[in-house]
Amino acid sequence: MIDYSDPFDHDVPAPRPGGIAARASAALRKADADYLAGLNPEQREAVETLDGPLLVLAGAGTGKTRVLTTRIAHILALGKARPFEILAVTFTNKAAREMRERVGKLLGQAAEGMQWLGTFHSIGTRILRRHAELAGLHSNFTILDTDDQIRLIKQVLAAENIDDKRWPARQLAFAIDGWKNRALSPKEVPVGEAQSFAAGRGAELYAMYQARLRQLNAVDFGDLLLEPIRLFREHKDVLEQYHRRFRYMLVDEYQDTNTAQYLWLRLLAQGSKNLACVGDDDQSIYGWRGAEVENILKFDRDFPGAKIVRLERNYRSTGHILNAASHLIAKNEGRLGKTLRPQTELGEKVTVAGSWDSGEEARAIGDEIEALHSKGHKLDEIAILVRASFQMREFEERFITLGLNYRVVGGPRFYERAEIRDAMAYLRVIASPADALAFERIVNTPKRGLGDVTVKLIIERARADSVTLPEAARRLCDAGEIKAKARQALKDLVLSFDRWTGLIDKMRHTELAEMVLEESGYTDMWAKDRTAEAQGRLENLKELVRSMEQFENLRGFLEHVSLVMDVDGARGEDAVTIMTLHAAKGLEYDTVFLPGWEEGLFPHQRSLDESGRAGLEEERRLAYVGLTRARRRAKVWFASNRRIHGMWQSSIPSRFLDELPEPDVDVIEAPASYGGGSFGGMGGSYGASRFDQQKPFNSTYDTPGWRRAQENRAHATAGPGARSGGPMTIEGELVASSTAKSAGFGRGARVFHQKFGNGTVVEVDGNKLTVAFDKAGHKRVLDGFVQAA
DNA sequence: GGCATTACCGTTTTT
DNA sequence: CGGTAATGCC
Repeated sequence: MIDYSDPFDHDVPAPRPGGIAARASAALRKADADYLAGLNPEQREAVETLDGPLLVLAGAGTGKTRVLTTRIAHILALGKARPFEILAVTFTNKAAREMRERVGKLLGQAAEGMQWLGTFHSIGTRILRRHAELAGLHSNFTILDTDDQIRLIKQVLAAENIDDKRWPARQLAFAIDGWKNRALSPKEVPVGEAQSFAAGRGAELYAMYQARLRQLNAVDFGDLLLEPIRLFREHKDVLEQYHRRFRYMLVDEYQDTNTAQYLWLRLLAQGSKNLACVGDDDQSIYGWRGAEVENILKFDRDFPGAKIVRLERNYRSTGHILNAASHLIAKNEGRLGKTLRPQTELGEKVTVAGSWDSGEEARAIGDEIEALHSKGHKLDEIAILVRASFQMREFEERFITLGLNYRVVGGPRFYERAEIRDAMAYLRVIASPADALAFERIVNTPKRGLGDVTVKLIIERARADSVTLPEAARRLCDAGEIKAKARQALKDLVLSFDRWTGLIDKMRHTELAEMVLEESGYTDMWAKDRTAEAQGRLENLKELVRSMEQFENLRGFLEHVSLVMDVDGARGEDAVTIMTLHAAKGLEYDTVFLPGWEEGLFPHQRSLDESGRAGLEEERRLAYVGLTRARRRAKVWFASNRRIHGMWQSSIPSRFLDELPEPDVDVIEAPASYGGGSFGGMGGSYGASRFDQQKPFNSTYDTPGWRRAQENRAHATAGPGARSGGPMTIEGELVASSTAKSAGFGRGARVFHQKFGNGTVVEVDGNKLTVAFDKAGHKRVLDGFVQAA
């Protein structure tokens, strides 16, 4: 069992003389200067301002984590609080782990006493388990992940006879998530928003979903924050316990907090008022999943008397890179304003280079990396940061042909893989037979001849008798209400589960897991599978069992998995890292490649469409994050042709390129081999044109860039049609709209395409043409991209 | 109930 | 174009 009992419900004992806390404090007091000495004045101020609300605006690379960890050390060293009286929250497990590690380095064992260092969700879980009964739950409630959540919603929709074609469960899940992010209970959902799902039944369905969760003794991720908030509001005595408990509170990445997290913090901060938040409004890139930059912008209004400390000395990047990033981000309105000050030499300029298409972009970057590598640069110190994951593939393919080591960060997570989720479902049912969703998942995996019909019967029976699914299954078998062959299979399964459950305390959980996977026929299922990935899945299952070893028992492991959805991939060989810009936040590399800076991709069209100016600003912050990942070299690329959804589209350089400061940027002329010369003009005109109009724009919708993007999207204009000195890169021109007329090309028409040259139309499908190009073969293209030859 | 074919869709992602 | 989800057929 997990030990949920920290000294809480009773009064906390004073530090034992000679105990860990006391010893750590003494050691630190002695070493005083040691941990404060290395700090610059601002950092020191952030560490030493202990009482009252504090906002630390920490620009990229200014020593944010160091401030946080040193601050904790300082609190403990001064004896202001004991380790378990400090609340320290992060967003990700990775960040929490890192913080614990670094505090550990400063303090030794005292870091282990920090029971309240963790993610919002893990701390929320802890609180909720302790007071589960007040929320209508048992303390052993299960935490559903997104997958379970969707399946549950599907059931709710089915029960209400709502056509999940018209109203997909995913969409409702998304809406509920959004409401929970904003701490809205079903009753509080704004009428207009409830209206938007299933003819006004949104809020009603949300309420039903909540009711089902309670029936299942389950919560979703949102509840881990919402329920504690409700608890605090409705039970003053509970809130007061925590007020007494948390003498100091620290929050990392405050710019990423959503409304629920903000309310949660505000409730807790009413106690000691010693709330220190660290963040950077310029690195807020999660608005699309509910983060409210507003929270950081209004901090001093929410927490009166708040002190604000700015960390602006950047120790990471060289001058040109920082200047470029600062200049770019300065285009954003509504920011608190910081200027990153380089602490080293100017270094290399940021480079901007163009390529003919995405393939060439990958080739050119691959070549550059090889060149760096042969000059002795480590691949570990090189990263490619993309806006969208589909961009990764081209790089992977190229690197495979080059034989260049690479690693992709992100992608399908270990615990989200089907085989892992199946195995987990088995373990969940064993640990708690009441876990209905888990039972449903594996009742017929591997195939046992228990189809929809049987499962439906089980569910109905369970509901009628209010028993667990395994129990309902047993009753159905006994009553002989199902067909003979299904009955035998079901009986076997139920008996197996009984047996496994009985073994929980009798054997090691790792052995039990192996046994279950073996006896259930699950491993066999994959062993017999001859698809390419089956072998990997078996490997993953072994890995799962291995990862269980670090836990004392099954329950401890299950708790870990529901909250910690990542496994640290071993950092193996020297390799180039490929990842999204989002995933790169918080990381740094000597050399950073930033491909795909094209309108529509970056800034992403959807961001602009859905969130307008706010969306554009978030994209710009993403660009800022990208640039500031680089220590010594930032290399921006754009391609004039990119294949999206299987069709070639022309693109024009990102407006962000125009927002980089000329003195800090080198525009690389395309080598003659690239783009057959037609591209050289691009680089040239880019350099010549972009400073013509440097006025900051007021409304996004009213600028050349915006119109340009709109035009580009609407007509899929032939960007590269603007050859040397063409209108394409000149601000204020509507780009090549003349070629965009969707002319009715008929079958057999001779056409010319920028990338593929001349060809004959062989098929017409709306505005999509299939063209037999003389040289390039058959391709599908949008009619906007070709002209009559 | 299981498998094959077709329809659909296509940022970013943590917990 | 390529992956997944959902239908339809055996």
